[in-house]
Amino acid sequence: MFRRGGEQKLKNPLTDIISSAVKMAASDGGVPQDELPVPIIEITRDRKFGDYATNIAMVLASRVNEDPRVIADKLVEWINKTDGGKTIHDIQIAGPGFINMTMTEDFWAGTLKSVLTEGAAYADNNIGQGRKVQVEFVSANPTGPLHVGHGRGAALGDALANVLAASGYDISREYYVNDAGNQIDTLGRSVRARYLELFGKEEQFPEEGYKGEYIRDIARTLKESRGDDYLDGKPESDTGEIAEYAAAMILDDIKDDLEQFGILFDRWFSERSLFDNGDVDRALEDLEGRDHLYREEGALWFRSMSLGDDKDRVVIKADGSATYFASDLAYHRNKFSRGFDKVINIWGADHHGYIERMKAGVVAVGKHRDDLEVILVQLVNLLRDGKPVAMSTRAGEFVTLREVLEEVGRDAARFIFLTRKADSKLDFDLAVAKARSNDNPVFYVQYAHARICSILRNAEENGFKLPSPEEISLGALKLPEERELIRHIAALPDIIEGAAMALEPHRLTNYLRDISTSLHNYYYHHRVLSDDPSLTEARLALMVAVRIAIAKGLELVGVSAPERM
RNA sequence: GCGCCCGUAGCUCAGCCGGAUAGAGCAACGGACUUCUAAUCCGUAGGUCGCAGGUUCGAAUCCUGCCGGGCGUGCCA
Repeated sequence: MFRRGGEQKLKNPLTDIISSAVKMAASDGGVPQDELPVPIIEITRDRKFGDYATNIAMVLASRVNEDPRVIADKLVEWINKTDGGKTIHDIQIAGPGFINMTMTEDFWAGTLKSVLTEGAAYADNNIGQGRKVQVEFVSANPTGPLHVGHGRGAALGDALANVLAASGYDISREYYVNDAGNQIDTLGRSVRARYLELFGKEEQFPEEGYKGEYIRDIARTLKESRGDDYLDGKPESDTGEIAEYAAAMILDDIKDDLEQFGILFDRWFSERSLFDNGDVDRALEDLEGRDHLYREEGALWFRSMSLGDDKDRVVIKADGSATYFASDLAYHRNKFSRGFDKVINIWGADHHGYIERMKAGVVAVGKHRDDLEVILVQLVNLLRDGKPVAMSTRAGEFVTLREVLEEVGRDAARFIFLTRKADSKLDFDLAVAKARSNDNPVFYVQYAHARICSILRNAEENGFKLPSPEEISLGALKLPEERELIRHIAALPDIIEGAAMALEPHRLTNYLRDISTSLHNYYYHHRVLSDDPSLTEARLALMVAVRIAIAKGLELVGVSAPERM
């Protein structure tokens, strides 16, 4: 369903024309007949190679050890016969056997018009065909505030969900709340210790406790609302109640932060609910019934090794308590029981040792290992003017997502988080993110959008009215820069499709930078509004289409498209 | 030790189901504001794609080994 690496196939008419030419040539005996490959058509990186190119002749040639150019000759012959110059204006064989094609003006006018007619939806595709996909992301434990790393995961998950939704998948965004287990217990003990301190009772602070200042804040709030209720009670039950109180409070803040970041989840899934409603027990019984579990040294083990993992994993410890993996098994079983065809988890890179056991778990509950896709997000290096910002998670001091958002704003943060593929570390320079200069890619792109809006406003003020798409005449668009802009507009559907297949939303930010460069260049060298009505009309139409493409791209990465700046 | 990821211009990184002269931003240098927003544009310079083999007509891209960096390898989360 998904293919990493990003296979790109264009959904433009060329695909059909060329595959039918391949078919014709095959039946004619000109090319090998077995299992014809789907032609890969790519946008040329240099206009001197035409608009589009395909290496299909070389692919075919390698199968029969023939000269690619001979095969290309045959294909070109068939292509000319089928198309008859309707969409392809010029076709050339070049280099080792590329077929380079330059499209007709009618073709480009047609694409531009369909963009104007369809609006932003022109860039959507339907590779998903309505299949249900869940994207689970952030899922930070409610034991402390979100930090920058979570922000990156949030930006990635949300943009990925957008891109998949634009590709015809039925998307659900989910946050898994780890509200059970040791960490929550530690949270309770940490807050309790700070609470007792407020009454002058020196309680020994837990060894692995959370040391952040926010723990003291929670303790103070607790004191305000509950007074001395927990002063003389039983540590055991008090800790439990306090933990619940603290976790709820932190989770509220997390929800606020994410909302402020523009991210809305369809569901917040509680880990505890899996224990409370018996899902964990049922999952384990199910696995046991199918011989995926065994008992050894007092613990209950999952046979993950036989399913590709390095070793077997404990699900119930010797002391009778469940490991997190036990609830994770139940959670993933639950996910698939809700009818998702595919489940995508976004995890911090330090969890990569967890992937194999989780996939083993997915197989054990009866799904395919690829029904679970895990995307690892590398760390964020927070810098200011090129120098690292001091952080120490051990002492509980770190820069929170909220602080970053307050300083640089949501648009800059989201865009910068998506400028790199998930797999590589990201330098996030606060000074650059805040700068209103061309160091900062967000403003560069947003400025391009605002500039177009400015032109459109001026056009309106001067009484220019754009006719309906069918009536617009685009014949005046003759400049190479104009062709370049249309090529960029036409590329967006393929960028989105490729990003969806490869699960790489960062392709969108690269694209936005490229099309914005073309726009700025065009803007600087040519005027849209002039005394020539037909020229103005055509150029205005072009601007509207560029605006649609940029706004669409920004929307998918979750960044606003301002009309003025 | 074993496993995974990364190593491309001075810096940060794209490109990677093999394909034409390896791209962009920043930094450097030189230019452009009487014109729809200069948060902009144009130009110059910058490369043994970590190293060594292999597969191929063709390798930054695939395979093997090595070097360097990160992470993982808990009855922790």
